[in-house]
Amino acid sequence: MTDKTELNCIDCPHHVECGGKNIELVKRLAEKMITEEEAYYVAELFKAISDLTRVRILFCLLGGEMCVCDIQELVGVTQSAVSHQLRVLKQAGLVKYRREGKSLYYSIADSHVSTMLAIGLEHISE
Amino acid sequence: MTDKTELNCIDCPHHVECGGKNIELVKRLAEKMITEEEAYYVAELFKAISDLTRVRILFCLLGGEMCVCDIQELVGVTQSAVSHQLRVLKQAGLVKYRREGKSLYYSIADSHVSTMLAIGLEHISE
DNA sequence: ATAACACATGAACACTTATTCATGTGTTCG
DNA sequence: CGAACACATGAATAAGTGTTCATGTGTTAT
Repeated sequence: MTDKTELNCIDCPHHVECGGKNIELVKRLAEKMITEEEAYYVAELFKAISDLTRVRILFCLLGGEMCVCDIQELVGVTQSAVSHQLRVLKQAGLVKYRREGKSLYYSIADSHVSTMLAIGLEHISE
Repeated sequence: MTDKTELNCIDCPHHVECGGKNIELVKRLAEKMITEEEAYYVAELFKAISDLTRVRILFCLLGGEMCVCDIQELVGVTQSAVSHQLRVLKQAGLVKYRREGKSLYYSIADSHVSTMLAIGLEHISE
């Protein structure tokens, strides 16, 4: 029995049909493939940066911490919308905040975020 | 007229109410704020990595180029679903492909993608 | 204590999106 | 040419998402 026939099971006959060049690669990767759970969390992370309003909020905060009403003014949406989106960003670990009096000052959570935004901006301008 | 009163227009009285500490910052940022168009494209880029299936596809391809049926097997979804998602990834400039006979071999488009995935994975494991 | 302010949150709606099913397209082989 | 294969694509449906509106919560000032 060769490796080919091992993988050429009922469920995946195509690997012999198409030459099966990648069988070894597929076997190797199948073992150290990212887990469903990890993939889920990565997807959730990027999902948090996948909305126009949230991207604009994040780029605001790259300039420094600011309160909700400042973000509201810079982004130009309602206070409620900003709050809802800040919640998403907070849950994704992209922003943090501190209270000062009546205001909450939001800021970028860590350097990962800045880096990802920078790479994203770089990627689209090619 | 001070800068404060300039910004303390009918539309944004809150800047005086809450102390207006950030008025200078907001003014500066308002000028070099990311454009709506740029933000939109950045959002679209990350949106392409914001789905569980697409994330798994991308991590597959980190191991090297492979054909659709290999991806199908590793990710464990239908061929149609893989094709649809590959289309999204292609349009976002995250993957490319070459034809070899009947098969199409997909691969990561550039190093930006690998970097973003690496940072993403790093971010969620904290 | 009461009012005003800064912000959060729940519900509802319009809109988007991922999968499935069926079918179409391009390629190779006999 | 025609059949089989590898993959793409259009339509439909179910599930998810962002905004708005109304209201709730926590803080400060009078």
